[in-house]
Amino acid sequence: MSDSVTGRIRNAGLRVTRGRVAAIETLQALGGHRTVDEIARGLTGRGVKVARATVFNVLGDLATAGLVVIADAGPGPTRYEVATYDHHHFVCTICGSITDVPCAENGGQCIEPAVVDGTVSNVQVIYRGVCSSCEAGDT
Amino acid sequence: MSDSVTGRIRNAGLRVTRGRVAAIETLQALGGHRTVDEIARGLTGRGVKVARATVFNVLGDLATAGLVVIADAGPGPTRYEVATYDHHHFVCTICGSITDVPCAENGGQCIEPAVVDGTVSNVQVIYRGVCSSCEAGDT
DNA sequence: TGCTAAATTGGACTAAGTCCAAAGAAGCTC
DNA sequence: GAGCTTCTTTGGACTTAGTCCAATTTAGCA
Ligand SMILES: [Mn+2]
Ligand SMILES: [Mn+2]
Ligand SMILES: [Zn+2]
Ligand SMILES: [Zn+2]
Repeated sequence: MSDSVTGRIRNAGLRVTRGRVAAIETLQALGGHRTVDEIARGLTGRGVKVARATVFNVLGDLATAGLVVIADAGPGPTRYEVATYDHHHFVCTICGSITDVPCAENGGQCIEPAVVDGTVSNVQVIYRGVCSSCEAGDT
Repeated sequence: MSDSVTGRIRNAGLRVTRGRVAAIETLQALGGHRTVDEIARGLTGRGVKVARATVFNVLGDLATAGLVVIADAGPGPTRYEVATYDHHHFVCTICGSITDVPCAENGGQCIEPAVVDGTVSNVQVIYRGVCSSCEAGDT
């Protein structure tokens, strides 16, 4: 039940490999919502050599295990972030920035349960608009 | 103020071209949430010859004009649908099916306004889970 | 240490989408 | 309708995102 990166990977039932440890550490260090290629570059920067296909594999595995999360923001490459608290995203349609939006702002649910023909296990919300920086006219 | 496809395109301030008219008609006829390549095949099937790059252009333009809508469902190619009433989507994580979820089920807002650093102009919700057909064990 | 299942490798491959300069068409105005 | 301007289409090359696979390496266990 370790809380270290190694421990979290093992707890998730995954083998501890160089790539998995380094991917989480790199994603953590980079912060934010990152593409596979950004993470791959981050790994290279840290002197960790892993094949591109492996970075795809590793992030897919970590996502399945719930250690990282796909921060979907519409078109473009898939973006990952380290799993933390439950939140949604605000995407600026001008500069493309992605910022976190806490899910239950005032202690309640941010969204009503929907009536669907099946069972919902996860709800993802994307707020789109113009970020304050772009509103301020920042080029 | 015509309600025909031609009229709607013109009303939107766009030039009426063969490709634009045919794209809307094809998307309408196909129904559901379609990729550019599905629409391109639909066009070919109707005997309308348009370059693939044009199908991308046309759908982008129609989306900007609000005549079609991007039905985002996570990874994979962008999917379009003809603009109708406001709704969200339920995506089956097993079979990949996408079904509509009415936005304001009981007359209210389905989602609370979020506190973001900027101005939200659009909110998109993706419900993920298992559709009833997959729950029933359909292969 | 040795074994076995799981993971990585790298290179080829596919899919999704962009870009561009040249050619064509839509919507004016007269 | 002719002429003009601007927008749109074209098709082929190109880029980006991601998958696939057979050979090799490694993690975890006994
Ligand atoms: Mn986030
Ligand atoms: Mn829909
Ligand atoms: Zn912005
Ligand atoms: Zn299903």
